Amino acid sequence: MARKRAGLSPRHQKILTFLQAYTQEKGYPPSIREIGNQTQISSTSVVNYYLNQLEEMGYISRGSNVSRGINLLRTASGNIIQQVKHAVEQISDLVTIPLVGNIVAGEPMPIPGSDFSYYDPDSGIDIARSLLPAGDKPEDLYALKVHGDSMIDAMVNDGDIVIMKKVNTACNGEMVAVWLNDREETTLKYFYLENGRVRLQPANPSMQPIYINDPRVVEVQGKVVMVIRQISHN
Amino acid sequence: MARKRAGLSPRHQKILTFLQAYTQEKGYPPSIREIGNQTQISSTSVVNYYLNQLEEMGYISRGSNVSRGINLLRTASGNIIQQVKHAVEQISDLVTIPLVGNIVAGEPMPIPGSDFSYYDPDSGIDIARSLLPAGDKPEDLYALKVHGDSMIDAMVNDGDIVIMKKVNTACNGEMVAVWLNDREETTLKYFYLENGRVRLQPANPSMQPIYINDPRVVEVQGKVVMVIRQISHN
DNA sequence: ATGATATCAGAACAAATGTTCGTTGTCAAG
DNA sequence: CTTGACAACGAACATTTGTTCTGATATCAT
Repeated sequence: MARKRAGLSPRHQKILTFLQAYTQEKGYPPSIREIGNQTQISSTSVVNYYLNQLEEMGYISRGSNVSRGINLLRTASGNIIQQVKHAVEQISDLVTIPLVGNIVAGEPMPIPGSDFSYYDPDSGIDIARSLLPAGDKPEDLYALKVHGDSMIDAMVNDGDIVIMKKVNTACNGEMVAVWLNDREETTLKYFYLENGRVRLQPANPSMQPIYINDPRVVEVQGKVVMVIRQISHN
Repeated sequence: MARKRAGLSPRHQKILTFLQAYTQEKGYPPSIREIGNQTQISSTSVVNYYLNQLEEMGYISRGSNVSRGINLLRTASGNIIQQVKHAVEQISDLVTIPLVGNIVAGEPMPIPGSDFSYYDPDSGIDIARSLLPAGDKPEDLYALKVHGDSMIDAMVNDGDIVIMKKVNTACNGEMVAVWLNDREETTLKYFYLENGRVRLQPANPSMQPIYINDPRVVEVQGKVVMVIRQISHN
């Protein structure tokens, strides 16, 4: 019972490969006889035979009584959609940012290591590069989900997603995530270093800033690049 | 000497547009007769006539005596980038949402008409479909930029971008943009209809809700689907 | 008005092309 | 051994489809 394997026979693969190459080069699909010539199949009916199988297997779709009516859906090497999508992420402006954890006021926030290329693909945030700051490398970005209402003075709500950039130091005017040693909490504030002391300014202009005289107490965890709020509607 | 213009006649454009749409959908090019049917050209010779012209102009290439042997090289709009971008939006999960204007507390907000398919491509927001609510059609979405600090009680800051959905009525718990007749201002609030009166709840839990006894005074302009805050860093 | 060029229609034709049918060979299962 | 499914071949057939030809209409410069 070696027959009728689930996989593709050499002829199936040959046909798919030729189909891809021909369509790529010419811009339109080959005819049955052209397929036969290139795959050493002498009879058009045999080519038709295999094409019907490939259609049943979902590799192609065909138009009835249509010349060259073959639409290549997947390639022999797997799913072409996956390939294209990956290429799209490389070429176009789609970036996947790993969602590495939660940010809670009362706990230190997670910071991914230098090699967090391996992450759960399910917990990624897809963002168009056009929305990101021009200079930022996507590799330095990660996402956190905000838990709790403690960051409302930073105009950040429970459930919001903040896109962070890994940095060690902050520049004036940047929004940073800082760990305040004395209060033992994580907070999001605009950072200003003025006359040797640090001013942490809430995003909400009606709130008062925090002044910290010793800059060493301020541990900059990362820079906030973007805040995304998805409003769920049931 | 108005003849023989360099540009494309309406029929040229029609053919190219159909060529693109058909190939996109079916995966293989149309036949001459299919082109004729869709472009109101009754004679195959006329279609052939125009196809030859398009080939000379470099828009397509053709195979001799080849059924459906048309290879679309460029589209009517100029270059192939448009094609690729459209394909990317189809294949991947990238959606372009038009940025139609600003939302200011003191002024009525702009709402695009039912046919705002034509918009400035430069002012579009690219968003991964995975970030949008599953059921929403991208055609019903538009984006507004927030001007001023007047929506801080909705946790929305100056410069934020809100993604709106065109709706006429709101359901309880949804965040909506409403025009308050008595105050003459636009605001973003969570909407609740309770016992015949409307409760508009700020997103900031420390703020008090607004109660409106006559629901007719509340004009729902749209539903807020997402809020995006890009923090600029210099 | 007139001629040249462009555009269009319809038909006929030939080539390309998909479909179907009968037949044969192979091989595992009964 | 027989049977049946699978794979393959070749031929005939029907349809699709590109090509060509004749003629008509339209537009515009002269």
